[in-house]
Amino acid sequence: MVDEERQATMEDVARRAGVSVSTVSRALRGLPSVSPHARSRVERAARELSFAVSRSASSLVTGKTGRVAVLAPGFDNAPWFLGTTLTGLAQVLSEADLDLLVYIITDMRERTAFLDRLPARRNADALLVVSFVLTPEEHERLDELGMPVVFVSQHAPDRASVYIDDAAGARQGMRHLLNLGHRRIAHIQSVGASDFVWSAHDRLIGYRQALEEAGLPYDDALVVQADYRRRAAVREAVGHLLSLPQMPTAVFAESDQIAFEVLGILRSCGVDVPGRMSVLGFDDHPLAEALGLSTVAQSAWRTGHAAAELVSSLLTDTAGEPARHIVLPTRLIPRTTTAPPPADHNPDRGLTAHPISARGTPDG
Amino acid sequence: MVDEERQATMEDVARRAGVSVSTVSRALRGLPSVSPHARSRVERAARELSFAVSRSASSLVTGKTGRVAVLAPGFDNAPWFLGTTLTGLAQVLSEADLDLLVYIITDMRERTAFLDRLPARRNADALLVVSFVLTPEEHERLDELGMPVVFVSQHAPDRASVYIDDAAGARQGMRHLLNLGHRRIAHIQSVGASDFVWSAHDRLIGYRQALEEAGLPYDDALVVQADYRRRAAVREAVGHLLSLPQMPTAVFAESDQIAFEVLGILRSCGVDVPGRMSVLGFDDHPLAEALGLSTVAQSAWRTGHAAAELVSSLLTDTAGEPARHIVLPTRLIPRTTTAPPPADHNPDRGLTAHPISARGTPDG
DNA sequence: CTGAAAGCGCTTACAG
DNA sequence: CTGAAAGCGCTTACAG
Repeated sequence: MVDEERQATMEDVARRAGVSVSTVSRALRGLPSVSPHARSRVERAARELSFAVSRSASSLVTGKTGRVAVLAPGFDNAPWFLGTTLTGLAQVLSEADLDLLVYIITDMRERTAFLDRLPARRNADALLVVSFVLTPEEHERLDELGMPVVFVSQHAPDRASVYIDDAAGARQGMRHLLNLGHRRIAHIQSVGASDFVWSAHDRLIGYRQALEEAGLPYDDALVVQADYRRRAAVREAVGHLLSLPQMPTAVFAESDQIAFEVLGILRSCGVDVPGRMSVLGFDDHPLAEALGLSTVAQSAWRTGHAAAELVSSLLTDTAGEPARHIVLPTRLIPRTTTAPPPADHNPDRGLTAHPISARGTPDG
Repeated sequence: MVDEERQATMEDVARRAGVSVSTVSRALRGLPSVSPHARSRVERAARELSFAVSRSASSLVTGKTGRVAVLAPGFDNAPWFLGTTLTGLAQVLSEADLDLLVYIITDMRERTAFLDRLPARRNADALLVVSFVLTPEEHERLDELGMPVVFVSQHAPDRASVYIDDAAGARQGMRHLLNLGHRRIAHIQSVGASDFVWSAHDRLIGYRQALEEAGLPYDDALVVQADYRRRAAVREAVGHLLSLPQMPTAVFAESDQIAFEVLGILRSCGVDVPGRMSVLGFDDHPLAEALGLSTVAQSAWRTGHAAAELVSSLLTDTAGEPARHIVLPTRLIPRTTTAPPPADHNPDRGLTAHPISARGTPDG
């Protein structure tokens, strides 16, 4: 690289603007103690040299890196969720002039390396942990980090976190199905992924609460588990439901991902959705709209957005409460995979009307 | 923050290990010129203090930041693609001990800010541009960056890039449909998104090439465009195809995203897939498997992986050819949305057999 | 194999 | 409002 191509430093800008580096530094950071004349000269020189300040140099003296680190699992999590959350984060962080450093952990080696060396420690001002299940020891390790840590899309007691109320969301979804007249509602949970375990847990709680509210018994046979990454497992779970003495009339899937699998399986064996079986998901996957999946929506973008605002507030007023919790709302989005149960499958209601005429649902 | 909680510096490690900072620096970087005794003392001290080197300080002297920046569009691109590509990138970069700095651009303000200030310039050693359409001026601007730039999931002439051969992939897909016996094959392109424009262009080229190979005429009426984010637009596009004097028997969608929309629309109006209409996608979206969508697969993960390897090789042997191109393969994945055309819709073949019996497809 | 010293490019008291 | 100087935490010749 020739000398003229060397990246401009503050000294270059200072020389060009005819001022000292101190003045350049002050002008570029917008400090008030700079004369308008000096400021405009500096700004012009900086532009002409396409000067960009070296965060390395400034962070060395300020102790602030101007960077926020994100720790996320690689494949456990749905990739769209990661992509969308990062987008939400980036928008807020760029306004706060913070850079985004991403650590995506896909295997055990990387995981121990990260927690051993804590590379974020010296290279970021805060850490966001996005849907990453930590052991208690790992949690403690992060507590020692000496910088703000925010848990995103997961609930961490006594630590700052941003998440949705999974139980409330599940209740919402269940009420929709109950209001349509369903009485035998199955629930499919995903297992195997190390993330989203709180979600699985809390969504099941919501499922049970809604049944209780409605005065319906909890039936173990209606709750099945499957590793959503193994198609055969989901197929078996659905098979279990389809071979019950009394088949459910609706399936509430723990996630859209599973709901899509269920949809595919039901279609392949000719079970009409929603005529014979309603299917409800959770998440509002980017494809849910296109495929008409009724679902309980959460917004990954808003989650990222809120997390970024939390972290940047934690970074500015260091006096703020460090363990703030932000609970984001969920919304039910009815589409075309949920409808009233078929009349002949609804014995305890004794409905004789055609399902269509039962669409006017009572309020929750 | 109390003094004991202050993050350990090399000087702390040196004191604890009873050596000089120079020796700590050398030991930690694995330089050979360190006695085994000193090395082990340093390593222990570093571990005990959970010391992490400050890249800010080291980069100031080496001129290397140890960071690779990624520039990506926020919403234009499919979020799963971003998430998966980043995961592929991260795995390779972490092995090369490079951190990942992510700039996600969602609006014009951020875009001009990025290209004006080029914040990556001083804060990363290389830039990866992921499916981001740049104007010629913006391209030139990046050329001035003075650091390696790699274009990912897009073709940039005379610049290092990693991408798939979209035209070849489209030919693959088309041959599958042709081999099944289809003669009237529609193509739906997406418009509106600023990314993937090369893809759209090249996939159309592949579509035409395959028709030519098969000796079939190109029919303008069979090629429609739609903004995949506007459901109504896709519906109209499908409506156009369904109201043609001679309806196509297959739709080759430019992306799985569109294919899913088409599937939903066809289902909603009772057009049996694949009985009446075959649908083929492109990308192998994470949900394609679950939903049985036949598609031409590309691997976002491998793209990220290859891009990271390219960039890290560019960073180590600076003498390497700077404009290397890596073309990744695509694979046809036949699933359940493609089948032979219905006999009555295939006049030029004069097939009388029932579609089912025609499933034994001729080899390509 | 090891250490003392210079210096990377900034910011920040300090003096004016 | 401005500048000279010190110093942030490292790495790298240089000398031993």
